[in-house]
Amino acid sequence: MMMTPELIRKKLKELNLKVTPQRVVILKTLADNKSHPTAEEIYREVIKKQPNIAVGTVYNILETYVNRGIVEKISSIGDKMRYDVVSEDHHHLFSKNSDEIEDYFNVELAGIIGRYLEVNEIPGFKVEGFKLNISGEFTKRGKN
Amino acid sequence: MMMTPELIRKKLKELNLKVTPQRVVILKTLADNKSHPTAEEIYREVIKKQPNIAVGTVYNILETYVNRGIVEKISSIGDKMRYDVVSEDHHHLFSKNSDEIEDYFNVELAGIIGRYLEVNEIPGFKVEGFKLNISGEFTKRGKN
DNA sequence: TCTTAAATAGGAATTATTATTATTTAGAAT
DNA sequence: ATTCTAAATAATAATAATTCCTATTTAAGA
Repeated sequence: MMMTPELIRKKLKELNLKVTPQRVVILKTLADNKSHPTAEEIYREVIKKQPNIAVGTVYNILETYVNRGIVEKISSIGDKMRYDVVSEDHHHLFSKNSDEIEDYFNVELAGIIGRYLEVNEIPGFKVEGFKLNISGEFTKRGKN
Repeated sequence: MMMTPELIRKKLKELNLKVTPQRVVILKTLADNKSHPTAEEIYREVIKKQPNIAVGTVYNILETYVNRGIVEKISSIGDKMRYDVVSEDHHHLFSKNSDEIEDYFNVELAGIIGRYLEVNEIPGFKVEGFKLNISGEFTKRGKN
């Protein structure tokens, strides 16, 4: 689903967050950029459109978005935080050779796992969600 | 499988790594500590047994172990790196309320997912492995 | 148009991790 | 047991990612 500035403004209003140009551009940049970027990568992209934005502002806005459920931090081998817009339930494909990460949508597989975990309860643990991190090699370049 | 210092020394020799007291104690600490600790947590634990160890040494040894396949970094919401001894294939349970992470062994579920991914190839991607990150609440305290 | 709480810019501080260099040491060779 | 040396470590500085602080700006309600 295409995240237009209008939709972003609407969403921010729904959440009682002031609609600032910085907030709009950060969320749009993240929505348009499916590479699960770090804060620094988002900053470098955003600064092209907003030369005065401060890196602290980027971190602050991302943290606000995470707290409000618009954005999530994705779990990866953690030397830097990476971000993703919250969208339909999905998983991730991680390249073993690079930092590339792609979304992986598979409702069927998610259903299989979800049902399995419902039927086979984990002792001492109440399941509330899961993410499948699949690692391997990207064989076709998306850029070709 | 209990990781004794003897087994650790054996493993290091197999990999042509010098057997130093620091290396032994770090691997033992990690093997005895199933909490998927950060480097800082490992350092705080190890320094009780080796008061002169340097934090740089801990990072260095962990990196060596990761490179050699003895230890892996686990993927989590990445503000700090977390480590785990490589053992039988397993997944992780993440607490939504705390930093607690526990191992989750389930050969059956892993088999289901593995077979699904074999049968249903992901276009442009060659699967080599996967980890299931399950989040929720720990309802029974392991410490009780 | 005015007001003000919220947000941002700018930059300092903190923290996690890596790099550098001098010194120590594991272990092979004798 | 001793010697030698490449590998490893200690100590500390440097770097990078992230957070914090404060003065200023601004979104939006009145």
